[in-house]
Amino acid sequence: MKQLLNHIKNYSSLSMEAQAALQEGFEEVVLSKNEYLLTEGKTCRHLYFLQQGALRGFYNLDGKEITYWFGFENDFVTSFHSYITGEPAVENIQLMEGSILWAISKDRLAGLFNQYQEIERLVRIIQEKYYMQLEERFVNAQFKTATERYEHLLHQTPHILERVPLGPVASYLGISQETLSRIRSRI
Amino acid sequence: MKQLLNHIKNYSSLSMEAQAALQEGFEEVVLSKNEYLLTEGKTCRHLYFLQQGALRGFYNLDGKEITYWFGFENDFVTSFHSYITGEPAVENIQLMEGSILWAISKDRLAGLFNQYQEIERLVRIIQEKYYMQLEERFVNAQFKTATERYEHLLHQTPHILERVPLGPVASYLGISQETLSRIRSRI
DNA sequence: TCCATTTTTTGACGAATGTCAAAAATCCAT
DNA sequence: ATGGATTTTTGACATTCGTCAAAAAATGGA
Repeated sequence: MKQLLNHIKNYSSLSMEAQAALQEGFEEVVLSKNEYLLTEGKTCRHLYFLQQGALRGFYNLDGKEITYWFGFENDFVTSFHSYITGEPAVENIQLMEGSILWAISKDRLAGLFNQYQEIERLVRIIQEKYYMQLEERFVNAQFKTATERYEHLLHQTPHILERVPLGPVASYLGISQETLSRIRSRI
Repeated sequence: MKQLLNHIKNYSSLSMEAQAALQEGFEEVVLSKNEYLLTEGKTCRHLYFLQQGALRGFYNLDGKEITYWFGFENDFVTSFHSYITGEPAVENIQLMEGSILWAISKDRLAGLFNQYQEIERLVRIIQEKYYMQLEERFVNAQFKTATERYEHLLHQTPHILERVPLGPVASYLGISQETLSRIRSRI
């Protein structure tokens, strides 16, 4: 929990009262490898902070698991679409390592927004950061070659390659595992 | 301006005072076809609301113009990365039709956030909507075939095909103009 | 350590898409 | 309405990438 309070200082500073309220709002969740934080069809009503561990978001397409996102230490995690709209999630979130998370429900967070404008501001600013990250992934997906995307991963987020099997990494990059293997062998 | 106030009711409702403050904050901008709202290298310090007209965001890559976004009536427009970070934009925003926009500076909007939490909330909610839109585009870009992306465009945003030349549409879909032409001919 | 399981690599081939060039169609200002 | 400019389509070919199958390598539990 200290880690969460410390991490959000990267985005904006909170009063002691707001920090205390946040601390009240979050609850610890401990899960082991391969467990699910969310399965498709369920509505995601919580926002999570990943303190320790690793997980992936994936959905099923034509019988294959398509991994589109990884989460590691200090990432916020949710099924964004389901969380915002209240509709059932189309994707799964599965732990890749035993993990410690902190969870807050959407309702509870809305209550904190009403009590503390600074918390609503914090979340707005965090969202902006995640928007920019997604924007970069979109540009890479649409306008860069597979090799360029792999090299980008190699330089920007090498820890992914160290902690994740090649299959999920390949679909994260939007290519087949065989192609990723071949790209890797010739770089 | 009425149109802006009316449009934001889709996201959340504002008090009369907040509406009046917004009205104070925005200034009208009228531009004609082919003019630029933003050119690469300049920092984008404004958020725009497009009341009437059409525009595109594009950047230059290997001597080609890569269009990655279109804006039409009731869209909010900015160079998000530049607006948030204060860094120079890497992209251009060009009018595709004569247009009427409303502009507010980032500083002025920040002032409104401090005066009216409901305005900060409105912007947070609008951002959430845009995040979900980007998420969908990302999934399409990375995991769908060119033909699927074209069919999605055909069903979800057919107005793009009616108001935009094929070249920019092709790069919006992440394919060459020739491929788009061929997909079109066989559907 | 050894074996079974999982992960990664390699090979052969086909499908999808890009590139370059030119023809055809369309658009627009005079 | 007409001619020049722009946009779209078509053709030929090269390249990238996916798929299926099998081999090789790495991993993890007994």
